[in-house]
Amino acid sequence: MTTVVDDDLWSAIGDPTRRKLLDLILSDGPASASGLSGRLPVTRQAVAKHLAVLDRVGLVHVAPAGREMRYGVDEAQLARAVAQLADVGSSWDARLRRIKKLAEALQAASDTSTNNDKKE
Amino acid sequence: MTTVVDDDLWSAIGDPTRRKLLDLILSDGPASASGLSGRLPVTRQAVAKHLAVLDRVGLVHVAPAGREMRYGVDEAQLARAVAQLADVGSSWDARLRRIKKLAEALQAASDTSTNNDKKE
DNA sequence: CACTTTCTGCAACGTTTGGTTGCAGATGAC
DNA sequence: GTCATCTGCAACCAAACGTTGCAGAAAGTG
Repeated sequence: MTTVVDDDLWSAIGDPTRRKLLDLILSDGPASASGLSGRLPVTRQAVAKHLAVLDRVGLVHVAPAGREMRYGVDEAQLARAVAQLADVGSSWDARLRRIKKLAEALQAASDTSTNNDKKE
Repeated sequence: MTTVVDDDLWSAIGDPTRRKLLDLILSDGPASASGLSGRLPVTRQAVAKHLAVLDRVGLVHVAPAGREMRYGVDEAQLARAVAQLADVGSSWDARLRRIKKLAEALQAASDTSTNNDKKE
């Protein structure tokens, strides 16, 4: 268990601009760097660099279309990223639950063993 | 729905060192910067900076204990972070599922209309 | 064909962030 | 009192995110 997280993949989706980029491509289909930059508060070059990062970790793939470079999401890789999010989330969630349970147990123990100071 | 993600919170847990830090504190309880740096491949100062970041977004809280500064996780805030992970994950997951379903539908349509070229 | 538009890629530069080393101060242990 | 250790601050380096500027290539239009 505790599937080891891929730090490269994680930090790729850790950047807010890259997350928005993935959102845009996911909702409207493959697009070019210029087209995407028009819908984000960053320049075309910044978008191009982010797409290069996403491409390096396999989250998007690029295909030439006329004079454009059209980027689309790699569904399998994004699915892996989603799995990692769920994995870390559930791991922390489990620990939080365990801590809470332990705290309740301690509380109960102190209540039963010494029913003295605390009124009620 | 589509709870807006808190970029500060997200980027706080986006760093691999900070994630390990949270893991360590979660599993072994509150600890000092010096103690934590002994279990990570970074210096005490780097750990201190990361703890400051985590403290700024409320993921940990600090309490003086003797001459130490002891850091513990804020369970409510970590729970919120986990919820955001789950939120983004399920959003992407839903879109991937929709895309896949659409692709299958198109495939089926082309199969029924022209049952010719592809041999099974 | 020539001209303009609009894509792209590359280079230089500035700022923030993650990391280091070095040093001074404060506090617990002996 | 002395020593060990934990803390905080400052300087410095490298990588990442963002910008501007410029040159080249491909599509559209006269």
